[in-house]
Amino acid sequence: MTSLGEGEYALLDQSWHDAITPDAARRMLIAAAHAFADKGYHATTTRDIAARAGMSPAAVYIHYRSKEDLLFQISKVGHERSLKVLTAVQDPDPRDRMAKTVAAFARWHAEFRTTARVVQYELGSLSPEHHAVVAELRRKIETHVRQIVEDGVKAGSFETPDQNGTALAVLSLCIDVARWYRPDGKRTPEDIGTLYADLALRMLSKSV
Amino acid sequence: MTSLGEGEYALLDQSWHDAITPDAARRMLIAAAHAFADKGYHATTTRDIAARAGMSPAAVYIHYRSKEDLLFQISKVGHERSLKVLTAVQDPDPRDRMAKTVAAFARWHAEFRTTARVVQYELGSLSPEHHAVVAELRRKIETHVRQIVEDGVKAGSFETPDQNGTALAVLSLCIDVARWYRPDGKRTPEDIGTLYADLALRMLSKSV
DNA sequence: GTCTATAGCCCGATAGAC
DNA sequence: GTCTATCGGGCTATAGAC
Repeated sequence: MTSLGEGEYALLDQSWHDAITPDAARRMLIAAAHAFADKGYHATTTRDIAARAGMSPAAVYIHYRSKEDLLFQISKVGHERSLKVLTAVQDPDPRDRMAKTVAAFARWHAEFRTTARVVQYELGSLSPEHHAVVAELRRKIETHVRQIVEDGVKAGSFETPDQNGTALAVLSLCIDVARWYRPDGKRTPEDIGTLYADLALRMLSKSV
Repeated sequence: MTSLGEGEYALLDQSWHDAITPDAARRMLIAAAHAFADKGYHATTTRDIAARAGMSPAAVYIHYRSKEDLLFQISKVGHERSLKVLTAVQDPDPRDRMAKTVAAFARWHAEFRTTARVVQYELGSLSPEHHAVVAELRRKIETHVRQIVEDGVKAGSFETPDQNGTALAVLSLCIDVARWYRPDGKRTPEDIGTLYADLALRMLSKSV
């Protein structure tokens, strides 16, 4: 017995399928991701996680060294996926590249809100060694968005008084979707992506 | 002995001075706000709070019913202050009103990052009754920003395909400052306010 | 109003049977 | 690989002296 509907499990199972095996380890990780996203890492007990995965508390330690190791796996794979969402966009035009990138990144933070919340809000619960690993991934994400802004300014497509500040703001806007998005709200993840792509282009527009 | 410099205490003491008395209660609350902002509510122990305030663990319960009550006081006063920052802005021109409002709200989330982090990221740790109180304050904050957008569109100053969505994005942008801002970074709270006011106006600009 | 001491509970992690 | 049982420790909150 679990506290999730079959649909939700199926969706998440799909998204973690290639990253985590065997099956029991993946079930445990998905249970942990939901618990961490719902209540936060420190408010979640290993008993919560085990109960959600339909196993005994001791089963956690068959596949993971510790509760923190479980957090690290979620955070690492989550960061890798969100980075891949960015780098998958390939478009020669800076405006189109920015629009597609922002749409995809904002959409990801809504669609995979559970993982995104753990990725964005539980960094401080990682061990120093594990934090260093995801910090490197975060640096790549920031650099990637800065580069798109820089390319657009050089190509004459964008105009801004502060390139890095605006790149930071665009990233920040997308990331914060994980905080406020609710699956039962009016806007779909795709709606949010479309709106945010427009807003990002306005933020970098040449005419104000 | 505390883990904060005198300057930091003086600043925060100033900001909580009229809201919380007596002195020991205020010291405890400031210690709790810093601990909650640094490590999160659930990772913070009453021993942490007491140690930061330079008192014994039992002293927490002289002025507060529970650890959660301490969180509620911080969250309630913090929400009230951030709402006041918004409503203090009075300007007849919609563009100027929006610019000043965003500058002040973004700046507040940087300048009072400690309180802001508790306000924005510990809602889920409040009891249902206490959560309802701050939820009402949050509704007022959202409504206030929506109203400025609506006024600007009616006056012909703003143009947007989605009024509520853009109002939400502007709020979200300001709130997320509490997540990424570091006092030792390059940008001052005032810099951030200035940049964000410009970005908000671009997001609502008539010419794209 | 503040302290020391501790009750009572729950946590993360492990031992050992199957 | 999964279970039941449990250890050792840290947690919130309270009792009672001063």
